[in-house]
Amino acid sequence: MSFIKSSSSGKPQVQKNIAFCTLLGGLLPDDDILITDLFNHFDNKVREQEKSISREALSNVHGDWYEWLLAIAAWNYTAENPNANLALLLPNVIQFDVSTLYVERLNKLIDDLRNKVITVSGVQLITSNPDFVIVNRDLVNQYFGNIEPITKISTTSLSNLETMYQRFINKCDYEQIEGYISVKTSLRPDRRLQIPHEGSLMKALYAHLQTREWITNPKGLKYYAIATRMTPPDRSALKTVATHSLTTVFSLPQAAVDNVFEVNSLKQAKQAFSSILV
Amino acid sequence: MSFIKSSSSGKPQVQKNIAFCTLLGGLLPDDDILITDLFNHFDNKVREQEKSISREALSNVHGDWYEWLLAIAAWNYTAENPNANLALLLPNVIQFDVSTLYVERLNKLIDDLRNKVITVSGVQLITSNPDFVIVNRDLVNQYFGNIEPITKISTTSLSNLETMYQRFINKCDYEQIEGYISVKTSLRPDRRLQIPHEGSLMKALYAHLQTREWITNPKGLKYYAIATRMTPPDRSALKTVATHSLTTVFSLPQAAVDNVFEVNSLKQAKQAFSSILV
DNA sequence: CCGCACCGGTGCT
DNA sequence: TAGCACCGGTGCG
Repeated sequence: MSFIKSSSSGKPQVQKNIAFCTLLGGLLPDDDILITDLFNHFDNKVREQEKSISREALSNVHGDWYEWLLAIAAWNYTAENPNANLALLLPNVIQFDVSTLYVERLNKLIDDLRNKVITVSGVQLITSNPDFVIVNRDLVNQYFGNIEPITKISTTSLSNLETMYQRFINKCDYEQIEGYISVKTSLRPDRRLQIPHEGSLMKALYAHLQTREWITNPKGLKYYAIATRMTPPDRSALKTVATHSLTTVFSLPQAAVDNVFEVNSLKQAKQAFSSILV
Repeated sequence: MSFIKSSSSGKPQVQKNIAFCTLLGGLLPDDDILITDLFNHFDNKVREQEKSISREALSNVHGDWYEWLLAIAAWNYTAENPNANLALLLPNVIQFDVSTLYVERLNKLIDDLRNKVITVSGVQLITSNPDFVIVNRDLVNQYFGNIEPITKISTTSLSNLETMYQRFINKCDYEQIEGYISVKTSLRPDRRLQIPHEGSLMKALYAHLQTREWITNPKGLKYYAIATRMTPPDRSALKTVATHSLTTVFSLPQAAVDNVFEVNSLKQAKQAFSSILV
């Protein structure tokens, strides 16, 4: 099946989801297959169909492909482990404001803060949406029946994964959003800093809720990063301090990113999720 | 003169500095020339010499070209305005630790903080180096004689600009580093967030020095961003809060980036620097 | 059509 | 050699 379509301007365009399902043949790759090898192979197939596809188009596509593979791996891990939390894909920040996952009481506190800082100082609270939110399993059990593993990969199953978060809008109490995950196929010294920014801001908001709700010993919001390759400098940079914790007298300095994982196969994905989803 | 050389692996490579000087003919472009147009034109010239040069290579090159144009514009602005501060190019974080610009007393306080957070929490204080540091004019006057405008652009003048910061190592007291500037030819919603991260971290360090030195009304560290194009969402995202200021009781929420400028010509550069360099 | 968030190939030290 | 910091062309809602 063809996964190249003509855009409105007539330029050939890769349809990510159709390409993904077609090239995988509807099945998950073997546990030990290197994801980087897999994507290289897929790139060749894409260019066999349409050689004018640019490297940047493939970059764009790899991002979603990697997120989808991990989304399926996470889902299946949760399906197989009754106590595991659930990691859900999130859309971009224009389409969805993550803080609306919280129950209205908390959501309103974040709104208050947003309004306060903009009025008082003309300042914003902006970051890109994290790739995944981790939702507590007890909450998941309230809103899903049995979680069935995904074995057939189709555009419908992808679309399900991508809209699943909607079931949790206004449903999460303070400790029911366990954390977030940022996912990148590759890192660069500049690009990787987007992750601590995101982690810092989400944790500062969490700290704000803590203060407003007079919570004394919160379990903490977790922030994770996953990439097909993690060098020591990558790990080090991601462990940068969440700056709000530097000036908060009550608490120890806290990392913007709690833990990082090199995931270049589904086997490594399982290992990572066994740590991330508890 | 040729500005393409063969790398060790035999691949043709653009020599940024030689290309820049050659293509400019050693002279600054007219005040109203659009920098994006200029670079487009230069790209064509580069590819006339060597058509295998990749788009990513040109991306890399544009970054330094833009920084150099602005470095010259900033230098000349300071040369022509006796009260203006000076903006100096900085090398990357491996080559130079920005905090060593501070006098040893302050530098040591930052070192202490670094050691404390790593020992106590295993956490780092990492960001990429800002593109420019802004040094107070009084200090500049101590270490330079008359500042002469740059009119001839050569590899030597570029190299001078790039090493000028060395004169200020261990020379800056608390209020003599006025701020930093981050410079990008173009932004993306993900890439632009590197800037608030950098701004946040530098401001948190400044706040730490303030606390340790018992300074009551500091004038504040400024962080600026410059790009050839700034959309409203860009401006908004860059005005994100420096997270440490959210949880500091004493102070108002503070933006990670104080002001942003669209600079796509030397004329606009002058306007920007007339605001940035006071 | 714009905004989001994607990332891989660089010149240089 | 590896690490830094560069950015422009995307698929999609």
